[in-house]
Amino acid sequence: MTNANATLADVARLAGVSEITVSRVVRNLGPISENTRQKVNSAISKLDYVPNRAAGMLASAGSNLVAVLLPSLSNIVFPEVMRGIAEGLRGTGHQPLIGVTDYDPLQEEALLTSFMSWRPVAVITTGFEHTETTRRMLSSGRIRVAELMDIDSQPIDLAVGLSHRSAGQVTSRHLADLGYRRFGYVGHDWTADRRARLRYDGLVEGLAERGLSIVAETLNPGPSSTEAGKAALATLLAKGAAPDVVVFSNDDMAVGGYFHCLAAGIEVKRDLALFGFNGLEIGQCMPAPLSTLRSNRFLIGKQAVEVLLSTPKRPDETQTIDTGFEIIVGKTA
Amino acid sequence: MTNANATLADVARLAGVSEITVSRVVRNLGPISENTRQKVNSAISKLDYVPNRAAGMLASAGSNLVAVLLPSLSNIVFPEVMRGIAEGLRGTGHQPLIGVTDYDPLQEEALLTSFMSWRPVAVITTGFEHTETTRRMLSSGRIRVAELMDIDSQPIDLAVGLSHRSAGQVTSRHLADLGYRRFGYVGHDWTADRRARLRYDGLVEGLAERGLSIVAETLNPGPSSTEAGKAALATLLAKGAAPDVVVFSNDDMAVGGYFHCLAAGIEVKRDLALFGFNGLEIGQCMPAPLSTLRSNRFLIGKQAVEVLLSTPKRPDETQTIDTGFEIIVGKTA
DNA sequence: CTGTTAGCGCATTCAT
DNA sequence: ATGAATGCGCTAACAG
Repeated sequence: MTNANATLADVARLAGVSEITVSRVVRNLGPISENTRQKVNSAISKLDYVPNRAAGMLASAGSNLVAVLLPSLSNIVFPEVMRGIAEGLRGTGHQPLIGVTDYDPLQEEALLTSFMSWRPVAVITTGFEHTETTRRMLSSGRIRVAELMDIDSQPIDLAVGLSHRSAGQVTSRHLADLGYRRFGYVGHDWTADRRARLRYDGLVEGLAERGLSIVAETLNPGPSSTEAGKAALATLLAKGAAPDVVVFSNDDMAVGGYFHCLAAGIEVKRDLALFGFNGLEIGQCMPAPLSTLRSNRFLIGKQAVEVLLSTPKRPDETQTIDTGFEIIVGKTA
Repeated sequence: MTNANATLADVARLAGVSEITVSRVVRNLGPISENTRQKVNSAISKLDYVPNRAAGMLASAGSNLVAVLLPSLSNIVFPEVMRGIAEGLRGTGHQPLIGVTDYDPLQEEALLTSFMSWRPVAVITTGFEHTETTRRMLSSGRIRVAELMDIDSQPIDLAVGLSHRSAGQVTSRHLADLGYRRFGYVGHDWTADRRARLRYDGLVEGLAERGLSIVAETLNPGPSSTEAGKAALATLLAKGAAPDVVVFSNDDMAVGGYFHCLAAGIEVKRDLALFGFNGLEIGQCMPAPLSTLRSNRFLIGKQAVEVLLSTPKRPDETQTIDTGFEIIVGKTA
């Protein structure tokens, strides 16, 4: 209360001890007599002392910061990854420095530049698409780097996620096994979301194995959303290709597709089957639970942090962790 | 490339100038000859120099950090507020330090304690419910503080949001005007989400004005979710009070309620009307767009930042900004 | 337009 | 179990 910006020295003076002793009490380090500890603690609360991390960091040449670069917060998938990261960080004394790139590598570079000046112990980002500068910043140091969501390329240091190409393949095999033959595809902007593109590629490959192919597709410009999925399915069906199943770029889009079917009087599965990606809660609440693939977003974030913090210095070998996916059978396909 | 941790001194040496000159070039401060600027910049890129913000902050006694405390990231409402905050911060050179409290005042206190050691220029948090310690930390300094979402109490410094009590009142008047008489209520855990409680109180008050009251209610323990809304509506209807309209604690819950109606063969609006709160995208995509109240989440975040940064020192008077709400008529009530 | 001098608040030696 | 001296990397306040 007395002083909004008391320093170690102030506390030391009031407690009648040296600064370093206060520092030790604060950090719970080394042997301190019960007596001094009490004097110090009482001085601390009397002065409302709050340590200055900037000074601490400068003196010890080490931060407790983890830089986190997320493409978006609007897509619920990333908050879930973030929850996993927060869970991994809990109790370690580390703090996340969060930035949102809007799927833009230049934004990512700008944020990273700014974050690097805080000397984070690790950087967590998304995917493998970075600017040259970003790549240099990430590669040059011995700082640990995790690239999340995707494991279809070679990481700088650590990749944690799932194979989206393989997810696409599994989707087509699963649906082909169920007897579907006329595949439609409804997606969103690929240039921003490269993983959606990988799933599409896998889907096409899986179909080719069975001698099948996509009979009609609609790509909605802009990001994925329920509205986009609804509109795009309407557009697709208007083309007249009469698919018996439509694969969506993700669950948000698929839920929109489901709404279109409800509104248009299309009986889902009998008239038209729907398949998504992610396994979001909302899809599983629908009167007909969405058939989809579950990605383990929380786990991706959590695992990444655990690996990063368990080995503070970057190993010579890169590492890839596959968090996998599972088919959710549902009732829409 | 050469050195992952070059300092100002290294750059100065290589460029053949003094440290302060480098510092000025980096910060774009004061008049610098084109010649020196070039020498310095070339040295910087040769060394891959990255400024050390901790040192800068210590020397200048000022950070560019804004502490942001959000209750949750799972509820899409808060990422939207965060987008508003990010938008307000854009181009100002400020960075958010984001923490998630899980609606827990003790978590909030712990995060704030930790954040305060970074000497943020402002703190943005949610609601008026804080621990004594939190309140002391927030009040004592001359640091600016915004409390978001709610304006039904007296803020420490600045409140930005809407009156949830009034939102509840408007809801009951609107529905009463539409002719509804038997009101049901489906909600989620109030102890965590005090604003949902305020809306409920307002709802009851608005009903009382017309001599009406709630005929049946179900509170689902735990946070709001589509699943919770679905389950709770089923429970409510099983009670047999036969409401003609059900007000939900928010849109997530209401969408769940809508799904229950679809699955149970209840024709929405004719058999049972539904009303939400927030105006989320998903609700407006449904075959029958959800009748609800729109809150302006993005604006809340953006406005808060703008006011906070426009007046760096806390004014003597507290200030409250009402971002309002509007009725979305929809087709479910 | 550029440089010199002095810290910012703390933690790491090495003593005692 | 405690303390003294020193410097982390940078910037403010003055010079020139």
